[in-house]
Parts: sequence; C-alpha cells; structure tokens
Amino acid sequence: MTVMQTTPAATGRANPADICSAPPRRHPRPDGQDRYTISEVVAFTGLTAHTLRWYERIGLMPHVDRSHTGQRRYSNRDLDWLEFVNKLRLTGMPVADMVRYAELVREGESTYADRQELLESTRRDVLARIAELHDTLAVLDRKISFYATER
Amino acid sequence: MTVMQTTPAATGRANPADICSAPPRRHPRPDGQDRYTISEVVAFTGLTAHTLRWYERIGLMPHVDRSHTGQRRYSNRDLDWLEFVNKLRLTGMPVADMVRYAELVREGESTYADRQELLESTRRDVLARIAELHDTLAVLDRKISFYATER
DNA sequence: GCCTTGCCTGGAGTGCACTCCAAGGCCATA
DNA sequence: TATGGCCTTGGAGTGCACTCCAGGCAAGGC
Repeated sequence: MTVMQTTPAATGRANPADICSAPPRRHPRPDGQDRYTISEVVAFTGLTAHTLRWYERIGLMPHVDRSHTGQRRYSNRDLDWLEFVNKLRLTGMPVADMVRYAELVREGESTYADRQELLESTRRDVLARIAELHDTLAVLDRKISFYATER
Repeated sequence: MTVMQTTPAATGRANPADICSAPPRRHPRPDGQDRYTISEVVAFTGLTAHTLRWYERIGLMPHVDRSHTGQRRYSNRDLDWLEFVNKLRLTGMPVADMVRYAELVREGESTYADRQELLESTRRDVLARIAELHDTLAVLDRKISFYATER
C-alpha cells in the first residue's frame, strides 16, 4: 500500500476575517453580491434543500443570513464552509463530530489547538482509509485478472 | 471454547474447486481441521455473531456447514469469503450489491463476465474514492498548517 | 439434578443521515 | 384576482446496516 505524496500544503494565506485558511476556489459571484437563495446553493453544492436546512437545525451550519421575508441568503463564506463540511463528510466523519468542530469554530481563536488536534486525527483516519482502499484495490485486481484470463 | 492461536498452517494455494483466485493469507487452522465455531469467526473477522447470522439470512454468506446439534461450523473457505466481503464493505459497496455478487458466484462459471464487470465497476469507484480522499487530505493539510503557524 | 456457557431462531429495535410532508407566506406575471 | 413558483416551519417517515431480545436447546462441570 504505497502511501501518498503529501501535498506541499498551505500556499494560500488566510483572509484575516476568515475562519481559517482560504480555499483555492472561485465563487459564483463576487463578495458583495453573494446573497444566494437556497436553490442556488443546491445547484452549487449538490446538497438538497432539505439537507441544508437540516444542517442549520443541528448546528452544523452557522446562522445563515435572511432576506426581509425570512428566506435564507447564503454568502460566499457559507459556501466555503459547506464545501469544507462536504470534504469532512467524504472522509466518513460522523455528523456529530462535524458539529463539534463547528462549535469550536464558533468559540473563536482560543480553540485553535483543539481544532488542529481534531483535524490531525481526521487526517490519520483518511490516511488509514486510503491504505485500506489500496489493499482492496489489490484484491480486486487479482480477482479481475482471474476472471479475465479464465474465460 | 478455546479461541485462536494463529497456526502457521496450510499454504493457501488455490483449491481447484475454489471460486476464485487464492488469497495470500494464512488460515488459523489447516484444511481438514477447519470447523470454526461462530465465536472463533467473530474473533478472527471482527464481525459480530449477529452480523454473521444476518449475512447468512440475507444470502450474503453461502450455506454454512452445521454440527450434529445444528451449530454453525465455518470452513477456511468461508473465512476467505468473509474477508473478501469485508473488503467490498470497506469500499462502501451496498450490501445488496454484495448479495448480487454472491448470487452470481452461486450460479457458477457462466457468470464470470458479469462478475468481472461488477468488480471493474467497483474498482472504478474505489479509484474515485481514493482521489477524493487525496483531495480532502490537501484541504486538511492546509488547515492544519494554518492552525500550527497561527498559535 | 442443576448451573453455566455457548449457541440457536424469528422478529423487533436502533442509530445515522437524511428525506419528505402538510400547511402556509410572498411575489411576479397574466 | 388568480395562478404558479419558490420559499418557510416542525415533525414524521425512510433506508440502510446492523443490533438486540426472548425463549429455548445441548453439552460439560460440580
């Protein structure tokens, strides 16, 4: 199980107002015009509207801004957060743990150490998962080539 | 019941009657003495007894041999199958798909092509999953190094 | 004989992560 | 004015993969 080239990491410097380091992705609209409806966010993230509301209810999504009629208006920063959450989800992290991380973020800079620790533990899980998958790949390849030669 | 001492045991070459290519792992006991109780299999696979019985009920585990009193006696081949199933499980394959594969195996050699196809599709999923995890790793590394330098 | 341990069964229950429902508000266009 | 589209809510429902339960059988030790 050959393990991975670790990425050179943090090239992007953090926006001082940002919760964490800046993601390398463009937003659909520039800051200032970033008041997306829920259906725009659905189109952009691939999550359902149900799931977006549910994330908010359980505290995984911080207080989303509202229009004067009470409809949600998501910002670019909300989009960044959702993208990150999605990545965590893909690692298999339970939603409860993501909520825990969200709570740490809400508590401010004093939780940097805890957050780092949490992410490092997640990182170890991801590496283990990748190794497992490489292992599985070897088994699959063996079986596939058996079927390929046997017929 | 005495559980587990991993004996060096049988060189697991491919039994000609075997369903597929041979796994590279040693069995706890050589062929001929391979009549494991359910609790031995629990210790060996890490699955629970409940899960083992459930796998059998839903058709994921082929007909396990029984003692004269009706208790399950697992063979080395059963262990191999469980190990493979466990690998498939780790890929995130739904149980229903694994049952489908088990059915193909039961149907015999005529299903080689179908089985190959199924495994190749699984293989593609695994590769995609690995790529996703690498992506996530990059994000984690960026955030971790942010937290590391920021305090 | 009795107790403990290990195992058996069908069916019900659990936890997670959504997913949907019913009832209703707001607003633009016809 | 009405029709349709998009949005709101709390709470109930769903699907998956187990996980547990009640009641019972068989074997070995005291």
